[in-house]
Amino acid sequence: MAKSGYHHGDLRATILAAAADQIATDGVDSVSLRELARRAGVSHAAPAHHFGDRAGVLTALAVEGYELLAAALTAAGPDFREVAVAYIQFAREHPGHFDVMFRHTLLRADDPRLHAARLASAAALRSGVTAIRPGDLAQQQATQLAAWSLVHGFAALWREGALDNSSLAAGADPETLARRMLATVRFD
Amino acid sequence: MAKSGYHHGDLRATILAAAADQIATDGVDSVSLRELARRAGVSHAAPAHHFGDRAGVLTALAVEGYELLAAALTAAGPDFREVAVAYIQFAREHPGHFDVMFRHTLLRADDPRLHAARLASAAALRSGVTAIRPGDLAQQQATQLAAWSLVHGFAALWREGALDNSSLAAGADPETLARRMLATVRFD
DNA sequence: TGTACATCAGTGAACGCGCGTTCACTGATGTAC
DNA sequence: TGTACATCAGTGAACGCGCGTTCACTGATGTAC
Repeated sequence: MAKSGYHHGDLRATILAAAADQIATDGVDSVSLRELARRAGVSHAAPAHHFGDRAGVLTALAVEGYELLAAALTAAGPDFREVAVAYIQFAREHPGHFDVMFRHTLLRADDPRLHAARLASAAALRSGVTAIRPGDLAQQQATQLAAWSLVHGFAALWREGALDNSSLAAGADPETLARRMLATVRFD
Repeated sequence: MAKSGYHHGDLRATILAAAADQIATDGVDSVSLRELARRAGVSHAAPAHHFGDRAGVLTALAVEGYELLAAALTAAGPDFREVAVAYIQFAREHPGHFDVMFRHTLLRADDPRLHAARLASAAALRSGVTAIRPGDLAQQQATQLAAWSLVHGFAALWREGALDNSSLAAGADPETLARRMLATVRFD
């Protein structure tokens, strides 16, 4: 943590924050190791020390994202609607993380921490859905998939700006819009 | 169409096809004008003649995509479930187009043809939803948003590979999975 | 308390690469007469 | 039917840029004795 002139002290966290910030603003395509170094006020070769390459940074960010998501979903449960809103809120509060979490070609697919964090967030989402449909496994899984599609689709469309000039979103904030949308759907 | 030695004859269409193919396989980040020229067997400066720059190619591809989507949704209507399946089938049959259609930072936002094609596909989707919920406007719009989120979320998750190693998708093809998922949802 | 040394984080110069862009050009096509 | 000319599509050499990667280095920190 200490900030001496030479050693940064917390470069890893600083770079991840810079990456999240930049992705949220300019998109993931604008991210390069050199640009992140510039933002962190550090020599251009420094980031490679911590992350290896661009995929390393993005994978670390995705891991952080899945962990944050799992925590948010768990905290919101067990009511399905609240879990659904939490998913959408997550995308809103951590757009940089969200944008990268599902871009599998940009990530190190074999990273074990990524895999673990993904499972944890999937489990948290699942527990929110189990509440609305006890029953046989196939039905539960289909329902889970529908629920995930619903919240992910909304978050993705919002984040991609597809709702911006649409009459569907006329002037409402995302959470209100999400609740209104969720209210039209039933799973039984 | 004629293929003389010097003039390609149909370079515009060839480049769009190459772009769609490459995006489907290697992701949109791998696309450059030079790479597309290479694939089309043409000098590296040729694509700029037709498209100006990378955003021009991707925008043209997105326009084509929205037009194809609108046609597919219209052909499938008016039953909502069939429209929903058509949306998902579109993503499956035209993954390169689909990947680019919602990446607004990569496109020329002010392109009038893009805007028009987007509206046309939104209208086609809407007509599939109107069937399931006559009623006041606010309710209809919320339902439309839910329906769009549902199909888009499924298509995006599938396309992003999020379902690949998930127990939710165990061994089923996308259409079967989509129908099973859609069957768990009601809008009334 | 002091000294020696290993380890680690970050530096900065150098390199090669693929990219987009420019520009004078050349080859093919279509049209006017 | 033939010729002249304008227009358009594609060429290829050249350039400058930002990038990732390498590598010998330097400064700071922590530990052993």
